[in-house]
Amino acid sequence: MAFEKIKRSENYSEWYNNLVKNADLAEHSAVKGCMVIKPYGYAIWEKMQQQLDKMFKETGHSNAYFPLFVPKSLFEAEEKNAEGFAKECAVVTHYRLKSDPNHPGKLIVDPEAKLTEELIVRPTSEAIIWNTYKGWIESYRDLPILINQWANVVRWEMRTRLFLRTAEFLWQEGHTAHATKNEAIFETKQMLDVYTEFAETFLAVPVVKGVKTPNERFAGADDTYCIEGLMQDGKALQMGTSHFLGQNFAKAFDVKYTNKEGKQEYVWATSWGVSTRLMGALIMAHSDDEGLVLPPKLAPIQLVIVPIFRTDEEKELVFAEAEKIKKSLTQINISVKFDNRDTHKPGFKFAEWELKGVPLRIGIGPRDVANQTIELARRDNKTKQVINASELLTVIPELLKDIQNAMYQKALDFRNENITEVNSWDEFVSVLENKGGFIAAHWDGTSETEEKIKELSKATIRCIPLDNKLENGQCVLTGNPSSQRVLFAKAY
RNA sequence: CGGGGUGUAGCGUAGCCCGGUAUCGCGUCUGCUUUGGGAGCAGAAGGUCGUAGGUUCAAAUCCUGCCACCCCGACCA
Repeated sequence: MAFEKIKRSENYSEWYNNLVKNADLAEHSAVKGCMVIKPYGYAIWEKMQQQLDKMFKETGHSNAYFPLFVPKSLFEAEEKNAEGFAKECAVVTHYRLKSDPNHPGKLIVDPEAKLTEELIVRPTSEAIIWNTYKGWIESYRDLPILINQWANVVRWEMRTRLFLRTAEFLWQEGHTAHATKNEAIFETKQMLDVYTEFAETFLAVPVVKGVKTPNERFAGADDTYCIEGLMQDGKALQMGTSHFLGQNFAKAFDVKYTNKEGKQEYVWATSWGVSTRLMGALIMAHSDDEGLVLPPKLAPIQLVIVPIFRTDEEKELVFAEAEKIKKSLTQINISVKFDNRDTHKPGFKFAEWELKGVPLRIGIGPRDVANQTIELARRDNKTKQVINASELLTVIPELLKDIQNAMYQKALDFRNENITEVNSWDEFVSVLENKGGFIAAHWDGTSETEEKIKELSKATIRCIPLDNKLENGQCVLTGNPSSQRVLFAKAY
């Protein structure tokens, strides 16, 4: 394993790229901007999926699946949405290839096989889904519709980065239809809470819940709620969004229902999504110069056992003990890997599992077997302790909880230390350049000022926090009156 | 897409300016010795030099197009 160590402090983005590759999470593919998610990386994504899926179902949602392609006429139906995505759409124009008469063995697009209507590869599925919902909704009795789909989408980004922004990515998108505005708003906020709980409890990444400014709103939404996380380099990452779509899609696709009074009304909508970008959040929020650091709740392997031995007799002894440990821990639902490879030495294995972020490691050798002890090493803070073998089943689950909590606490402390209140433009620029992180500043509420600030500083308004306290002040740029602070940051 | 850089064995690289088919390290394979923090010695295998053209007796090296990646911008629902 040739792991070229790059420090976060030296080159954060190179560190990130190397980590993703060396920890076996993903690699670039032969397709521009698209990645191959490798088994270890996909295993983490599967853990995320399983948990989110459970939470969606607990809040009454069902999974379904809609087509990858959207006919152009449907795609353009909701004008703002279409406009917002138009610049980054992959378009299917033909349905057949044929042999190239001029270059044997090569293929060309068959000009005879032009589609009468182009198909858009979905960048998001509102259009195809609302076109479908039209056929499903007639009466208030048909509502609400609470559907989620796990899918891939394509957004032709100019500049891509593994997990953070790829041309094709995996995500889930919830699309719900409601009889009333209040119910839809409740749904929007409920799903934001689900995302928040997931981010904080499972990813161990604290997030700010907030609402986007009109500039940053999802194209076609009346309101976009989001959770914003802070990465170790001081840049913010949008980790999930939940949109209140109002009646925009219902009107665009003419989706009406008959209410109890017999009157026709447009349906209210929401949509919400998180993507494989969360993998990027997970990596950037916790990992260190030794590699990945995974929170126990999402680690595909929670504990690895590395045997240490010299002779065949020792090997036999140690392996027997290791198998015993594995079995007893597996029985209490801990995911254990016994690294019984005889092709690598312990030191190599220690380093490799650290690189892969396994939260806990047991090192066991003849000495431990003789003393009935076990050496336990934590990945998050690199501490080691020796415990009595009999304590195993009580100590390990506690330690896993500790690690999960410690990781969250560490990220939370970092995040809190990096929310800085500023009251002048000079301060704003200085904090942004020297410290980074979130900047809590007054803003006069206009798009013009928001854009001007972005232009001058590269910082955007990440969100208006939902729990914001009202406070009179003056806009950090224009000096105009403001009633609350908003969070600015440079973002991924 | 604009500016800058890079592309040579699985990975990291030397060679490029000044043309003559390639250096070193890691890894891989074989054997022996090793094993409580990335093992040692000996031997071996592995290359259309990103790709397509061009110049030349001869191209990793010079020229052009294309592709990919990195850094800085633009873009980012």
